[in-house]
Amino acid sequence: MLDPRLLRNELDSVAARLARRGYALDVDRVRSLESRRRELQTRTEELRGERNTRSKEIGQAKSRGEDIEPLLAQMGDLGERLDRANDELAELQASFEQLLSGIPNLPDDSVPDGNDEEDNVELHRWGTPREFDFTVRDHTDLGGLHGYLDFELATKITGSRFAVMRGPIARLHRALAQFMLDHQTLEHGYEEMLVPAIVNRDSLLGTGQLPKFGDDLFRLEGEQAYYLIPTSEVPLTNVVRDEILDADSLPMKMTAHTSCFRSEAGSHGRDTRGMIRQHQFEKVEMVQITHPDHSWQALEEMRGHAEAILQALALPYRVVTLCTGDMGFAAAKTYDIEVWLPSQNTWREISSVSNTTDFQARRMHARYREAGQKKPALVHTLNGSGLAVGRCMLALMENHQREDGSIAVPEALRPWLGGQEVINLPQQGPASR
RNA sequence: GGAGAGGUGGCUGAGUGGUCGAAAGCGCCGGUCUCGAAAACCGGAGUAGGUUCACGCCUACCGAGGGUUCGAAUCCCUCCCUCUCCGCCA
Repeated sequence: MLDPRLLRNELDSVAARLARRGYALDVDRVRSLESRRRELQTRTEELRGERNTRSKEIGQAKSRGEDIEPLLAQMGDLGERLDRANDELAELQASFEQLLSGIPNLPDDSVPDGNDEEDNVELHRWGTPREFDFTVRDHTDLGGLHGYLDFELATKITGSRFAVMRGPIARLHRALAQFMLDHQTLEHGYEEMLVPAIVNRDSLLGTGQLPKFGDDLFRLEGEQAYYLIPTSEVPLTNVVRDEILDADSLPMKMTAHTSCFRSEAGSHGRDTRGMIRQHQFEKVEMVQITHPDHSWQALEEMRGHAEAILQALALPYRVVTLCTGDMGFAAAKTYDIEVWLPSQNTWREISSVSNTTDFQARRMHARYREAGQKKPALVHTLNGSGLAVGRCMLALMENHQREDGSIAVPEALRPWLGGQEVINLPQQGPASR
């Protein structure tokens, strides 16, 4: 949510900045809603004040044993007028609230202009894509050929866009998740968290998935408005919802490994092969709650924390700065980290790191107080994948595959695999069923 | 799932439908005393919105949302959450 004061005092400049990301703000509507609200609110509060004063007088008269009938008669239709003004104001506020909650964050000045991913700007590359002297197999062939990565089985059990992993592949996946968690906690100072994978509506409103993007979510049936998390950014960031933190406790750095669930509405036919795009996938997420003065520095650090994983796994990648048109709703600036996929001969997103400045914090009422200061102020919130486990695993399989179909384990990962240097996928696997 | 008890300021905890934004204690901040500290004493202190050049004034908030009333922390309804006992369960 944007600062309503900004909308009031710098409406045209806000509209111009939103236009950079392709959002057309209805300036006239904002202006008229705002002026009507101000007028109505003043009137309503005056009426309420009058009612309170008179009611108090009635109480005092009564305690003196006087007749209150004349005072009651004087109230006249005050109550009705107040009710009417109140209803009107509530309606107006609801409209304003709805408008406000649908406005995306302002892009930072450093974000390049653009419409879509074509216009993203490459920041740097790390590593060199490997030259293969044999025919490269993609991860479905490597793992799936013998049933260690089984999409048909998942389709039977559930439906499309799910995967079953078996044996060495399941273990590799687990090892990667643990490696990432240990790396982010031990090397980069994040606190490990284990959080609910089901959240309520308020949490999703706080991080900005609702009210606009409900179609991307799985909602549970039942009386409660419960949803499966699309990312653990939601539970992690909402840790500080409705809190006033001590300035000393900042930055808060949290990480969690969870499953993530996305309906992928609107992406029918995209990435149907393999496990690039699934309804359920695992992710290690990093979230930072920072002092507003430090969030931009934290964004750069957090990008480094994501990159460190790929470097340790010897996976070539590039970092791009998302252009205004490609950024998420809550982000002021986002870096995507894209790993090299030999089978597709291209870069694919494996991490996304964003500074949402005070956008989520305002929605969540997440604040901090400087020691000795009276006024609490909004914190800044950042989130980033550190990393998407499934995509990381398939990148590892493809980049480190060997001619015989086995997979070389990068040295940094070996401790999580009992020292194993190579993953062999036995020919007599589950495929023989 | 059944039965019961509760949700009040940073915490504990009072609160006959009528100056209750709310007693008291603890904690916190400032001051007096002290070389300094502790103790003691005095004082201050919630969050948000509106309005004012400003002192200030006004409004809302006692789990959430409705209702009754001239007036609701207090009465009624719905929901959420916590605790105790029973049942079930990893």
